[in-house]
Amino acid sequence: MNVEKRSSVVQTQSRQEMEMEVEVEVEMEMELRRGPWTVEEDLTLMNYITTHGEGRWNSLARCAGLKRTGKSCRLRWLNYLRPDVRRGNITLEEQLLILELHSRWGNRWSKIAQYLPGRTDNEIKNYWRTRVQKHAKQLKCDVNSKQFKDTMRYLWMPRLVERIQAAAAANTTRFTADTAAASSHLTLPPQETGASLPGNAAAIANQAHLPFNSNLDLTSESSGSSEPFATQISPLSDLADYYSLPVNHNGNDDDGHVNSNNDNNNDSNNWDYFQGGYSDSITSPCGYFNQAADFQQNQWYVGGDSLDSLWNVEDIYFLEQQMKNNLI
DNA sequence: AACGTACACAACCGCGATGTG
DNA sequence: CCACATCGCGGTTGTGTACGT
Repeated sequence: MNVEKRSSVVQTQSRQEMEMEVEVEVEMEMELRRGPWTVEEDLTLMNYITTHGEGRWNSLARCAGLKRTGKSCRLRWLNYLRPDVRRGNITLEEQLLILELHSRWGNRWSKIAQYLPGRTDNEIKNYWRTRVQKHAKQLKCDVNSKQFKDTMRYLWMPRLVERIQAAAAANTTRFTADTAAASSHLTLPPQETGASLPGNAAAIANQAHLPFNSNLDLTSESSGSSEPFATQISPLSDLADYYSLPVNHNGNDDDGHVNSNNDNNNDSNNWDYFQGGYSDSITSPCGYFNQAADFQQNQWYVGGDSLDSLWNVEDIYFLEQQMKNNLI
């Protein structure tokens, strides 16, 4: 660490100490409230923001008469009170997107959240920790291990895609009790699932309100626009388009680093399981997927609509194969 | 009914980055 | 350029609730 940096660190530390002291003083003076927000506090915050707008959270908290820190107000607004916050179960489509984006970017929750309209980084983070990490624990492997990531890539995600497509296909004919159980997007307007669309995926994306776009460059860290939906959503896009972005097939992203554009230069093996007939074309490192395809055909609609229903004994077998191949 | 446990989600904390006067 | 205030992110903890024993 050079002198400049060290000096900066020292300055930062002392500044943070001062901030903490100030916060403690303020807390003692104002008897700041902590913990769950009351309805009255929510109303006060909403009314104030409606009138005065958001930002300058510390002064906002004071001016609104809330005995909360600015930080707390900001968090409450962004994660709960904001009118465009979507609540409720994470849909299959959203699960798929989370898995995909997390495989690319790691724990960059706010970045991932940008691609799930209405979902907050906190919600996605909670989803990952409670659902995905739970399965990693059950499979007795590290959530960051190549084995676990391969299981996601070659088993869970293809299953999600299949279930989404199946549900969308069923959606174009009629609603059934089974479909309703397996699909979480049936509350969406039926006109958006019109059979005139060239494929199911566009409908899937529309139903999920996802930024479904063949031109969407998820790989770019410097696209020149901070707006994730700057590009137009094409109604003619299909799932193959959306997922044809170069995805490292060789596990080289397992270091958790954010990809640069250059990272994709060697990706001759794109994720072909999203290319329409993915279940035929996919080849997992150990050739397992093809063997398991028939089994999956019979299994992956069964159960609920969460990740919970997507893994079973074959995942453990898959992990074992992975471990053999990698001589672990 | 009482208790313990697991789970989901809300909220907080620490820290680096950024904005501003 | 500096000091300070504020923002925003990711990690962690707290809390309410459903479920099992």
